[in-house]
Amino acid sequence: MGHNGGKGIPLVVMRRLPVYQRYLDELARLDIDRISSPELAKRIGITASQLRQDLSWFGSFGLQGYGYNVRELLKAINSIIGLDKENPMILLGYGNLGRAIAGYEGFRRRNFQLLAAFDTNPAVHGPSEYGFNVYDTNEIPQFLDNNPVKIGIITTPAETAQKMVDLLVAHGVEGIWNFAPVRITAPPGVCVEHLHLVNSLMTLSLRLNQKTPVNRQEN
Amino acid sequence: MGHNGGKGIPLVVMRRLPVYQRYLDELARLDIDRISSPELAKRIGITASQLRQDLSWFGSFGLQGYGYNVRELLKAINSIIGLDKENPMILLGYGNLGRAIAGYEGFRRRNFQLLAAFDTNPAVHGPSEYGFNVYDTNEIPQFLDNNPVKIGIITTPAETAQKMVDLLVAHGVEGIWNFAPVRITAPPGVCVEHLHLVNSLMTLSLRLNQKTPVNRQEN
DNA sequence: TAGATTGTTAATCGATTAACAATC
DNA sequence: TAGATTGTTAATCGATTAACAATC
Repeated sequence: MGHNGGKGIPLVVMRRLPVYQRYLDELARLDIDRISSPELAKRIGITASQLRQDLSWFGSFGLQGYGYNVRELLKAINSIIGLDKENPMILLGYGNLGRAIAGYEGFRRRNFQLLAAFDTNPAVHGPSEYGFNVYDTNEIPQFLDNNPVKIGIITTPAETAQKMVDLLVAHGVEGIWNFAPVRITAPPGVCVEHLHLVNSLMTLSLRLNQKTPVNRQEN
Repeated sequence: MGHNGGKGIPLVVMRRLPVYQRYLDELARLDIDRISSPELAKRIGITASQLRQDLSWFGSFGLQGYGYNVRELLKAINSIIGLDKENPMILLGYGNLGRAIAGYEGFRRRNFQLLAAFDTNPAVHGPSEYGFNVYDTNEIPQFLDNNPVKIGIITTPAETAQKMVDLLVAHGVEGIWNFAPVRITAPPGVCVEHLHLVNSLMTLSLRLNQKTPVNRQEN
């Protein structure tokens, strides 16, 4: 069974993989061919042990006495994360946050593709500046039935978030990226990733207040 | 010394406090007076032990045989986080993400106050729709010297992020909330809280890809 | 008082680090 | 081959959970 008793890959490990992806992507763009675990770990700010331990959850990607081929390891990690295939998404709520996400370069480059956005406000309906259309919320079911959406992004007000989740799940979406600062529930089999801006800001404030300073290297 | 050997409050604990704040705030607004640790923990999705253990890092807030007074505990946590005093902030980079942050209700309500935004683009200069002014980037030093800014929010492109951080730090800002997907460095004594959207989205994708589903209760 | 629930100490569990045999 | 560095096993460290005496 390996590692732990079949309990699956720890969430802490899964949260570090994207960090590795970003650094390797950077190295690849700098045309660096080769890197050892101590070198890469040092750049990231973790130990080499941790890096190798983390990778070992997914397989063997290095060569003794050599290290890792940057492009090969990046390719492997991309495949683990799922960046090697298209990840079609829709955006629920097309306010400022929705627009910020829509315009963010780093998603497109990693194969996350925004197919459409939905909003109740007719003023924002129609073609967006980012190449997709903004529809009325009541068109969500039909859209989902006709398009292979993997991820739904909730940038609606808190009040509507749960309703949106239910709708997405009812039409087969298994990944929810939730920005609404509210507890949402989803049936087993559906992944919900919360990103609450206010939690992050409060943590910063708390750290400031406790004077526990220095930029802790989390990612 | 208590707890651990003076190494300070663990970051995992500090990241849970904002979650407690949000739930208590909700209870307070529902006019619920009293709650026990098992009840509150259940709502949040953690164990009562963890909740009590976490709180004990900061003091004693309950009453044996009774539980916690919601308003008192909220007040205590607010004070620990620093929400009991004004937290003036400025925004560096006034694009979509900057606007999303500026318009977010949950900050203002928690005593985070946006004093101004700065951007290199003259088209966005002038009064914003949210009651603060948007200035040119070259006015940052003067502004910082004349205003008690605690937190600088980096929503600039990755290329300019480090320059902005250096500027903020040079003028006494000790809290940095960084949205630019780039490693930034700051001297000891400065807190940097990273929030990289793309990390979060990649984690969701990885979880989907590994079919490690169910909405893990992180907050 | 009896029942309930805290704050804290002790036990368990999991994650990180260290060490090293395997091997390129 | 000798030197380097992996993948993995074992040791340490820290965080979570359980248990319970203190006490409202």
